Amino acid sequence: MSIQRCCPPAKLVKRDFEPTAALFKAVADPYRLTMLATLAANVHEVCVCDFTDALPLNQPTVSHHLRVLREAELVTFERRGTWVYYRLAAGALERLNAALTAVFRKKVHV
Amino acid sequence: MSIQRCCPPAKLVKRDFEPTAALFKAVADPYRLTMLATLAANVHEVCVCDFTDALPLNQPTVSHHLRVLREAELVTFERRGTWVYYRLAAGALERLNAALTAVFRKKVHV
DNA sequence: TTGCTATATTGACAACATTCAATATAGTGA
DNA sequence: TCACTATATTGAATGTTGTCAATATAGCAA
Repeated sequence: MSIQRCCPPAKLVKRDFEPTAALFKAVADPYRLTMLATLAANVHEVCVCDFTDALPLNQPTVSHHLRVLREAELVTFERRGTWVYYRLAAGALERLNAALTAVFRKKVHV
Repeated sequence: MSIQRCCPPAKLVKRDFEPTAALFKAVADPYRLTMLATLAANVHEVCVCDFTDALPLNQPTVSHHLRVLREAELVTFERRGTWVYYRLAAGALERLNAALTAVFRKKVHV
């Protein structure tokens, strides 16, 4: 007869996850993951032309994906002559790991 | 006069990153991150009603986001009476960490 | 300068994701 | 059974993302 409640209401974590979501969005595409894995595997830089040659994507699409990675600050680039070379940004993996850890961190004090 | 090449062509990493991208897509939304963080902070389960109460989303939208997390196997759920309780899936964080590590792994042999 | 090449940007379109209203399902209790 | 509540699903509208053709930019070389 009294109002039913399923349980003591759980406190929602209330934080701004927009930046974290944006970071994960940047890695939520198979071609961008291919690019990141290639940059990680080739310790030195990779030329854009290698991506346009090897991926089944047109040049503007490759350029678009590289821009997404740039804007997420996961990669850096350098032009040398006609060519542009991309590298993993310092701490790219660490930023992603830290983002995961922050999301999944257990509450310290109840 | 000879054909110009920027560099010895870098070998693209050629792996199927679709499943990994799908996993990151599941966490690439601020409300789903809020849900995961809440599940991680509340060691025990969280009732769906807590999400519908506290998030600025309609009930079907909450249900949709929970389904995305379920389909990514990041959460599990259990119905008890009228209420449904969600938990973090065992190894959810570990799967995400492993995915990151696999993407960023350096090549062992050249 | 002109012509060539590598990469970036713009604009359009299709595919996909998010949201909500309406409805369906599954449980409780009388 | 009926009435009620919690959650899920469907379907439609809107918003976002991925893709490509066309064009722009930036550099090299003659």
